[in-house]
Amino acid sequence: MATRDRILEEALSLFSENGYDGTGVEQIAEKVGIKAPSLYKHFKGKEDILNALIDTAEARYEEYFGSEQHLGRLPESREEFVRGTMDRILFTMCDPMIRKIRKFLVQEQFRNDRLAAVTTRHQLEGVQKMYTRIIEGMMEKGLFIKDDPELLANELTAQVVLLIAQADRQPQLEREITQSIERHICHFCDVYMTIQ
Amino acid sequence: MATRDRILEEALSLFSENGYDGTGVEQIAEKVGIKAPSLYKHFKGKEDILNALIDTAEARYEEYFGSEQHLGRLPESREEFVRGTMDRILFTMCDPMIRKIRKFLVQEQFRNDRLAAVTTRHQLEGVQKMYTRIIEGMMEKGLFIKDDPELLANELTAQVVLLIAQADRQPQLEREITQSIERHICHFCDVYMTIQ
DNA sequence: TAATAAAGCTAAAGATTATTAGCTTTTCTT
DNA sequence: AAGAAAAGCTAATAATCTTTAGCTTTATTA
Repeated sequence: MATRDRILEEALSLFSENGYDGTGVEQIAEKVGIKAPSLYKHFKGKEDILNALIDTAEARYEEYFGSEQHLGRLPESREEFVRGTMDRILFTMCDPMIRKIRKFLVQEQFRNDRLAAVTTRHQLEGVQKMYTRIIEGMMEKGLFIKDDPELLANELTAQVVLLIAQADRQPQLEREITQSIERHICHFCDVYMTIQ
Repeated sequence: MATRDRILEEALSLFSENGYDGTGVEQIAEKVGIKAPSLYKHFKGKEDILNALIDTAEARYEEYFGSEQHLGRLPESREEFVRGTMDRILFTMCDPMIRKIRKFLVQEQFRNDRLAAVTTRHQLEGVQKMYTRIIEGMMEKGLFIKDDPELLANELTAQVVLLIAQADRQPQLEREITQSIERHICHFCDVYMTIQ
């Protein structure tokens, strides 16, 4: 892989574990397998690496939530909806890259306005818009009771986001957290889906 | 105020703004109005200040969620419930000390297991347990429909916690966020409260 | 009031940090 | 294959950061 990408990769790993200020350029270089001054052939400085990583986070966001395609077709039953939702959650929760971006953003969200905005987009807007569309579509098909799809999407996703964040900081509780998520989703369906 | 407490006060302010690694002992000392080496008359080192702050965070938690008294009496109507809940939220959102603890914890949650546990207690367990009891009591009075009070409490609080976190990083959006919270609470009441 | 303890100060050590300068090796292009 | 560009290295600078040593001032206590 190109060195520039390797640097970003290792920087993201280290930033997500120890934070930006807790990570030295020497550490990054060592993980990449080069010496610290060589980093400066690829980036102007440490902050330049940070900004490139924010670009990465934004690109990942666009890739994941920007297009409609990854939505797939709408679920046709409660079981399909629950399974699809759980699959997405487990993927998001476990995928190493996504996990690192999440931990990185949560720690650096106060550093500047851009990081704050990207964090909100990742943590709230993306998932919420996506589920607003899914629930809206399923309402039209009569699978959900008539209500404001945006409010319902928020009810569904808020708790999931919060529990995933907990799993990030207490991975030893992952099993119980996954169960909590499943319980929450089932309860959500009990309340808002029509009986079939 | 005793210097030791002043140090903790200013350290919390700085840590909540710039993070632990982003804050120098010299900065803390300057805010307190002493020179950096004088800090060491009160604390063994920088990490000792951090640990004392975690103690503070735990103490605040106990003070706020440990006793039953701050619950007050149970709301007797939907209006009372909404008003009480909004008051609590606005207080939590705006109180400077609580805000600082929240921002501090969110940034340092990955530093060690103790910080991770304290963050979960502040962010999840405290509010959830509190609202589980409130909703449980109101269910017995017939104000809420019969359901699992813990699940309902989680539905209610998760989104609030998430939106408060957003207000912490994007304070310029506070007005809209407050409105989102209110809309969420009203919807929650629409769905789960009995008609009176 | 005299003695003691606590809390402040200056100066400095010692470690770590990000970054630059200058040189060498590797890689690419023609 | 020759020349140029890219990417690596070593050595060093300059700033910063935490912490210690030793001294002075302030506050407490007997």
